[in-house]
Formats: sequence, structure tokens, C-alpha cells
Amino acid sequence: MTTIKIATWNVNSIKARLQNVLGWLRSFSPDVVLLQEIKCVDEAFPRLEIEDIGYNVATHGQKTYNGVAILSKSPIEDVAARLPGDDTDEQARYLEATVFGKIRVASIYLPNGNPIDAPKFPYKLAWMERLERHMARALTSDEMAVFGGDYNVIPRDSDVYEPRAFAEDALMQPESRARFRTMLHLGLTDALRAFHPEPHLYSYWDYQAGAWQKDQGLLIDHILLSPQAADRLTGSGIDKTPRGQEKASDHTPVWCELNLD
DNA sequence: ATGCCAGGTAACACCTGA
Repeated sequence: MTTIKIATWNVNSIKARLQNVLGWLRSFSPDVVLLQEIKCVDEAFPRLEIEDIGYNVATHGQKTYNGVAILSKSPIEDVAARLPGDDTDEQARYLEATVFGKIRVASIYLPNGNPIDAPKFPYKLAWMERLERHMARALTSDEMAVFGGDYNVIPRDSDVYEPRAFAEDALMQPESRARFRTMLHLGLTDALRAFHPEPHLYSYWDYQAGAWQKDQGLLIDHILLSPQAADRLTGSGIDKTPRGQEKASDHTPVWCELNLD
């Protein structure tokens, strides 16, 4: 059986995280990685270091903020940056490409949306509507599609250590959750949940207040699969190892495994 | 009610994040 692992990881600056990322690529050996918050322009991405250990690289970067990338052991083809639907949107939050000749993958850095009484929240909701429309179009194709990233949505109360503390947070507003559910209702499968329905699985722990040590986290990084990809899903999980290391990102990788036979 | 921590930029302080 030929399987590949596809992971998503918000690295919170690729330059600050390069040694962590290189070490994890060597040890976990994912076939495809969707990165978010690279926080650098394309020219500053440490492309050679990552190519040296066997990955092809595609980036859609931005100075200081945001920025997404795709790494793959296969060639990366038909790269497309930016989410359609708003030509005035300058934030680098979306990159998609074809890997292994037949899988359309997207690296998604969905807007945080806080605070909810500022323009950032309607920007988040509008961005989610654009993503829904784009997903719906992609699903008219019969190719495998994998939409992975930092969705900045806590889908359920049991996906956060203390839901009351986040009652006013954009990550779990009813409107944010409804739009996430709408994506699932298009026919997408949550790769983690297909194998792990249990509550209190987290992909993010704040740097502050000992959140990691107390396991006070959030589940906000998700991988959504088209039916053709879901049919080939053989496993999924969260690799908490990188979060416990020195100079860690506040997020840890979420991954899924697909059978390509 | 606020800051806690971390990264980037720029400049010795402030913005953003979730």
C-alpha cells in the first residue's frame, strides 16, 4: 500500500522556526506540508535549506504578517495564490497547488477576527464566505482536494479548555462556527474527526500563563477533505512533539494519511 | 480589567496574534 502523509502547521515565523521545522521534517517525514504564518516575503523564505532535505517549495509570502507555503516531496504543479472573490485583499493567506500529480492541496490561514466589535470580524466572515464559494467550485471537480490550515475556528465547546473564557472571542462566535459547519455541509470530511471523535484534542496552546504545561489549548487547525480524498483516508492525528520543544511555535502539526493505490 | 509570551519591525516602543 502506498500512503502519503499530509500535514498542516502554523509555524509562527519560518525564520524563527527553521531548525524546529527541519528537525520535524526529518523525523516525521511528511510527504506534503501546508505552512501558515511564515511571516516573510518569498525571497526571504529559507528555500534552499528545505530543498536540501528533499522537499519542493511553493510560497506566497508577505512582510511581517501572514504568509503561507506548500512543501512536497513530489513536484508542485499549477500553483495558485490568493483566494478569489476580492481583488483588494492584500493579505497572503491562501495558496493551492497540485501534488503527487493528482491531489489539489490548499494552505489556509483564515483571519483571526478579533476583536469582534472591529472591522476584523466582518473581514473574517467575508473571507470564510469566499472560502466556502471556492470550496464549492473545487468540489465540482472529481479530483482529490485537501484544504488544510489554521482556520481560526473552535468548532465545538469541547475543542477548548474553557469555553466560557472565549465567549466573546471571534474563534468561537456562532457566526464563525456556522460558516465552518457550512463548509462541512458542502460534503467535506474533517480528517482528524474521522478517526478521533474524542473531546479536548488541541492544536494550539498559548505561550502565556503556562497553557502548554496545563494542557489548556484550542483546536483551530483543521484538514477538510473532498469525498475523493476522504475515500482514501487511512489515518489522522495531532503530533504534539514539536510543541514541547525549545523555541516552539504555539501551534503543532495536524496530519492525515491517504492511500494512493 | 489587564497582562502574561513571542515574533517582527524598527529603534530602545508598538503592533499582532488567539
